[in-house]
Amino acid sequence: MNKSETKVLVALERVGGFASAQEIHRILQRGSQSIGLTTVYRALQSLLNDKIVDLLRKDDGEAIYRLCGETHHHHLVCKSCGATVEIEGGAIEKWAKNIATQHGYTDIGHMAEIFGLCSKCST
Amino acid sequence: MNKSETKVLVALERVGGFASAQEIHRILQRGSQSIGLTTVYRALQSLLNDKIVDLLRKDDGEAIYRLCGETHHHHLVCKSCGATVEIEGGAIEKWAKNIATQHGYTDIGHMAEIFGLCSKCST
DNA sequence: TCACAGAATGAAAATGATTGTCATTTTCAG
DNA sequence: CTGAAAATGACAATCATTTTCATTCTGTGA
Ligand SMILES: [Zn+2]
Ligand SMILES: [Zn+2]
Ligand SMILES: [Zn+2]
Ligand SMILES: [Zn+2]
Repeated sequence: MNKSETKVLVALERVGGFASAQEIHRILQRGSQSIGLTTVYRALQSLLNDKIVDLLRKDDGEAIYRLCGETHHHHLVCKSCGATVEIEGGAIEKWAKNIATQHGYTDIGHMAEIFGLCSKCST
Repeated sequence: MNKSETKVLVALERVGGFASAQEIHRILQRGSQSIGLTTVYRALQSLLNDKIVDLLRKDDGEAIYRLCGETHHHHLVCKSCGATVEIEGGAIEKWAKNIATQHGYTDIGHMAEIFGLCSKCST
């Protein structure tokens, strides 16, 4: 765990959720923790190897990272106004794990979101 | 459904699984169905909108597409080789509906995917 | 303390998928 | 047939990510 990796971790902590490499870089530039973009990528690569961060992909394919072990949750989002509710996913966690092990898959992750119209927007 | 979209669909049928835009383009170039790369991307975009194809992401972020079955389902995907299993989502459908109505949301949809390492890749 | 090998760093260039532009061609309703 | 609108594709632009490579740091043995 070298100095750059620590800086990236601190940035991710501050963010508290997902962030792309570029966002992390921007954040660090702003403060006094300046660090090169290349190094951000290298640090993330290394943190991934050590399973200290998670990687997901946005819809457009950009990679986003977050600290592992942050509380995992899902979203219920209004299609019209964007109002969002955070969901504890107990049931779905089990579902994912069951299905995956049933098919011999390991190192399992999942994504789930629910869309709809909130009460305000559905009048 | 215009001519290019049809060509792309035919190519996807021949492939029988996932293919990237570039692969589809290469395949069509080979045969007598030549078509521009830009047009392949446009056709895929359009087919996505109409939910005629599915989009997934390889590990490196590249988009891959395939024909979508007509029934609603979810995917269990290998992060490494892309091997995919289609999942009947009974449990998750109920979960989504419950959560959403609990919060007063209507007109509900959802997304869910499970990813992991398939048995071959998890050595 | 000094010298030096190897690791770490980052600026700049390279890569590669995807998207934007725009002039040209095709389609088709009137 | 004719003009408007849609479709097409060559090419340029964008943007995340990776490579390169010269430079700077760091620790270790003399
Ligand atoms: Zn709403
Ligand atoms: Zn979950
Ligand atoms: Zn696999
Ligand atoms: Zn479902």
